[in-house]
Amino acid sequence: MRFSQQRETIINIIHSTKIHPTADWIYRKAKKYIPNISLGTVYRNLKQLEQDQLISTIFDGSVARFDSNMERHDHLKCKICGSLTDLTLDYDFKSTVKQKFNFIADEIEMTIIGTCSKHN
Amino acid sequence: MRFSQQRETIINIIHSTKIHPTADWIYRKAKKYIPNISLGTVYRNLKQLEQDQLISTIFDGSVARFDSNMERHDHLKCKICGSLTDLTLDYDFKSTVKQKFNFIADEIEMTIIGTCSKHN
DNA sequence: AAAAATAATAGTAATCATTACTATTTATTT
DNA sequence: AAATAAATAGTAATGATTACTATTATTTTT
Repeated sequence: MRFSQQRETIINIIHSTKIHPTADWIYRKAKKYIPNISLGTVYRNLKQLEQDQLISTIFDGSVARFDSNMERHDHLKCKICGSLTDLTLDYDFKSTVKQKFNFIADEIEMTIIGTCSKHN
Repeated sequence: MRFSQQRETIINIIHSTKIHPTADWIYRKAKKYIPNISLGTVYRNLKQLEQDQLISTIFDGSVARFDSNMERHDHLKCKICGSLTDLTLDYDFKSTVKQKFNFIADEIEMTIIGTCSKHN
């Protein structure tokens, strides 16, 4: 993977926020630095960064959001404001599903949906 | 909600399978009974059934799948064959997130990703 | 049982997120 | 400095889903 100003900018943008931005949000931010950057470039780089395990993709309903936090963690999703917040819960279901279903678990995605502290 | 043969057929199809079908899969099945049924009709009814809490929607990556199992449950997703299997794990994180984050949890979505028993 | 009211449909067009394509540009190697 | 090939911009294409509208079917009223 060769250096490019576009990719560098995209990486910086993702690392600068905790909001788990969409491709379009990243694109609009990136345009402030590189006005003629293309949305395709954003998507292509996001896919590449995910393949190289530098970011991960969260599917929030039908749109993809991108996360620079590569530690194992879960999410709180607020129904009111749509915010997605990181948290880390303690559990281990990998051994359970191996025993009960002979299923070899690689990762566990957990999203807790409800109302965040801002609205109560 | 008034009766319609189309909706009745869609409900029967969803209840007849455990594969968590997509809208398109339901549409192709439904055409065997109602050859000129429209894909829009399938989507409109699926949305309506979800609103009435008769089915639920699972977002599998970027495509929606539909589930007639309305009991609280989790999913095992196989990376090899793409299968999505129901299971029910025992946990309670609602009280934890209320205490730690003042977050009022309504539901928890958990998908365990890995390799199912067919491939090992 | 016929007429009136309106929910639901088929068929098609539009939308939105994402991916594919291609000629050109840019980073790296020779 | 020239050669090589990865990356880009801009645009077209795709696939899932939603919106629109004239017509059809179900339910209610008479």
